[in-house]
Amino acid sequence: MSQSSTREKILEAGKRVIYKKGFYRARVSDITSCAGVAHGTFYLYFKTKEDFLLSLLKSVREEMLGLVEEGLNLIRAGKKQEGAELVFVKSFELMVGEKELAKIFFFEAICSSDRFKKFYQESKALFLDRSTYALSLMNVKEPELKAHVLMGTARHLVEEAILRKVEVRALWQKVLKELGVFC
Amino acid sequence: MSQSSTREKILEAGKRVIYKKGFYRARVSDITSCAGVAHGTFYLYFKTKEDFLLSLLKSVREEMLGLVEEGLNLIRAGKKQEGAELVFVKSFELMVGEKELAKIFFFEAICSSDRFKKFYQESKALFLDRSTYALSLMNVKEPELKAHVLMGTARHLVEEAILRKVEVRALWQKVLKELGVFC
Amino acid sequence: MSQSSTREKILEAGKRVIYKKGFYRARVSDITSCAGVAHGTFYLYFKTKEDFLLSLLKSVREEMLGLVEEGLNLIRAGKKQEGAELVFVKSFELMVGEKELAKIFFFEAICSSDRFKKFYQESKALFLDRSTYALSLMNVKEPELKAHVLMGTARHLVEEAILRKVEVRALWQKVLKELGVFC
Amino acid sequence: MSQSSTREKILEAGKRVIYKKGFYRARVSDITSCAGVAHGTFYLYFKTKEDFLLSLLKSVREEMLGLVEEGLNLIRAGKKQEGAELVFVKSFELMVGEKELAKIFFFEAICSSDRFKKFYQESKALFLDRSTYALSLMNVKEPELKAHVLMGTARHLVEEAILRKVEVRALWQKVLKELGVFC
DNA sequence: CATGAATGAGGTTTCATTCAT
DNA sequence: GATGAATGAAACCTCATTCAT
Repeated sequence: MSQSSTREKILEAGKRVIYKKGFYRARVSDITSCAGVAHGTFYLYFKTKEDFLLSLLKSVREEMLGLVEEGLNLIRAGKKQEGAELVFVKSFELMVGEKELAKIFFFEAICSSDRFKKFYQESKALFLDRSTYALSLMNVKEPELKAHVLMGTARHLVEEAILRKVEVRALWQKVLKELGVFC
Repeated sequence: MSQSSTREKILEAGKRVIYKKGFYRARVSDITSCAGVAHGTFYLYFKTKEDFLLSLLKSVREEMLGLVEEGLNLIRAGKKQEGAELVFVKSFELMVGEKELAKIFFFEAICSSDRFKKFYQESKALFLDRSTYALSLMNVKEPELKAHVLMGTARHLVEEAILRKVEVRALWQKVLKELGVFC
Repeated sequence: MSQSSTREKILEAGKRVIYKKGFYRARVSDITSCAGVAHGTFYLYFKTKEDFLLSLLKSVREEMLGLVEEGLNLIRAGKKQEGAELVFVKSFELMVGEKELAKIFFFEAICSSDRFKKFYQESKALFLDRSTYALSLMNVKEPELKAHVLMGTARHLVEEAILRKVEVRALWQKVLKELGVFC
Repeated sequence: MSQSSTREKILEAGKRVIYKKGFYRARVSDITSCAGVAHGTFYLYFKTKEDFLLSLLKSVREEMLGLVEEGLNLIRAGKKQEGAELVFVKSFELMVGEKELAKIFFFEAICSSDRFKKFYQESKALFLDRSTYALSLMNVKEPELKAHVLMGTARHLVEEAILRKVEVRALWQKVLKELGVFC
C-alpha cells in the first residue's frame, strides 16, 4: 500500500530538491540520491529533466483545478458560501501547504524554456477564467477586475509565506472580505 | 549620440537576452555577441555571470526606489495626488515599460541562487514598507492590507503585460480607484 | 590481465602526460585521451586537476616511505646491510625507475600552488628525518650532515637520469661508499 | 641614476611575482601592476611571457658563471683558497641571497616548456664541468664524483633555505670540509 | 525493473597578446 | 615610449543522458 512506487518517490524528492535549489541548479543526481534510487532509474520514468518538471507542474494544476471545479459545482447548486470556500480558500491553502509545488509553479515554470512559459500562461488564464466565472455566479460586482486582484494577491501572499515564513491566512480572509467575496 | 560605454552595452544586451531566454539558459556568449563585443570583454566589467545579474537587479531597484522616494516627498509636502501618482502609477508604468528588467526582477531573481533570493526578498520588503507608509500618509484605511493587495496585483498585471502582451494600464487605474487610492 | 580500473588508467596516463609536458601545460583532455576514456570520466575520479596531482604525489610518497620503514625495521633487527640497501639503494632505484613520478615529485610539486609546496616540504622533512635516523642507527658519523648530502646528491642524480638519460647507479654506489654508508 | 629603467623595474617585479606564485600562475598583469607600469608596457620590452622568463634565467646564469670564472682564474694563478672561496662559497651565497632567482632557476625552469628544460640542462652541465675542473686543479681526489655531490648538496641546501628559511651556510662549510675542498 | 560508470557537448572563466590613442 | 581596453583561443569543469550488466 504505502510502498510508494519508485515513480512517486522520485516525484516527491524532485519537489523538495527543486524547491530548494531551483530547477536549473537541481541536478538529476540530486533528485535520485534524495529519492534513494539509482541515477539511471530517473530515466525509466521520465524522458528528460524537462519532462519531469512538466509532470510536477501538471500535478499541481490538476489538484488546483479539481478544487475549483468542485467549488463551481457547489455554487451552481446554490451553495455559494461552500463553493466559494473551495474556490478561494481551500485552493489558497493548498498552495500555502504545498510550498514546494507552489514555488515551482509560480517561479520555476516561467524561468525555464518556452514550453513551460506556455504551460504557466495557459494555467493562469484558466484560473483567471474560472475565478471570474465563479465571482460572476456569486453576483460579485466587476468580477473580472476582482479576479485579477484576487489572483495577484493570492500569489503574492503565497510568496510571502514561502519567503518570509509569515502567517498569511488571516490576511487572505480580510482580502476576501474587502473585495466582497465573503460578507 | 550616447557613446554608450561598453559596460552599458553589455548591460543592455544582457537585459534583452535574459528576458528572452532566462538567466540559466542565457549564455555569456549570447550576451556579448548581442552587445557586439568580444566574449572576454564581459569579464572586464563583471566578475561572474551571477555578479552581472546582481548589477542588473540593483539597477531596477534603484530606479523604482527613486520614484517611490520622490513620491513620498511630495505626499509629505501635502501634494497627495501628485505623490501617489509617482508611487503607484509611474513606478507601475516603469515596470510595464521595462519588461526585460521587470521579468528579470520578478522571476529570475528567485530562481537563482540564495544570494538572489535574499536580494529579492529584501527588495520586496522595502517596497511593501514604503507603500504601506505612503498609504497611511494618504489616510487610506487599512494601509498594510492594501499595500499587500496592491503589490500582488501590480505584480500580476505586469506579468500579464509580459506574458500576454495585454494592455493593463486601465485595469490598474480601476484597481487603484477600487482600493481607495484615488477617488 | 590486470583489468586495470579506470581510475588507475587515468593515473597512469596522467603520470606520463605530466612528465612530458609539466603540470600546467598538461591538459585534462591530454590525460583522458591518453588514458582512452572520455573527458568527463576524469571528474568522476578526481574533483579537480589539482586533486589529481595530489593523488599522484601521495602515491609516490607512500611507496618511498614503505621502503624506508621496511629498511628501518631490518636495521633495528640488526641487519644493517640489508636495511641500508632498502633505505638508500632500493628507494633510489625506485625513483630512477619511476622517472615520471620522480620528476613530478621533485619539480612539479613546488611549482604548483601552495598546497603542493606544503606537501613537498613535509615529504622532504620526513625523508630527511628517516635518513638521519637510519644513519645514526648504523653508527655513521655526523648523521644529519650526511643525510643532507645524501638527499641532495640523490635528488641531483635522479635529475641527471631524467634530463640526460645518464646511468647513475654506479655513481650513487660510489657516493654511498665515500660517505661511509657502505664499507 | 637610480631612476631604474622601466625594463629593470619589470624584471625585478617579475622575479618577485614568479617566486611567489610560480611561472604559470603569475600573470603578466601581476608583474606589471607590481612594477607599477601599464599592462601593455610589458610587451615593449619582452616579446612573450616565456621570453621574459628566459631573460630572468640568463641573468642568474651570467652572474653565477662570472663568479666561477673569476675563481678559476685565481686557482690557476695559484691562489687556491681564494679561488675556491669564489667558486664554492660566494656562488652558493649568491643563490641563498637571491632566493627569487634561485627558486626560479631550480624549479620553474624545468616545469616550463622544452625550451627551458634545455636551458636548465645546459646550465647544469656547464656548472658541473667547471666545478669538476676547479676540483681537479685543486688536486681534490675523484673530482667528478665530488662535483656531483657538491652540486646536489648545494641545490638541496638552497632549497632548504628557500622552503624552510633555515640557516644553511654553516652546514655548507662542513660539507666542503668533509669533501676535502677546504682542509 | 534497477543500476551506476561512462560519455561528451556545452558552459564559464582566464589571460597572453594586440593596438588605437 | 606608455597606456589599458579589447580580443578570442583555450582551459577547466558540469551534468543530462545512455547503456551494458
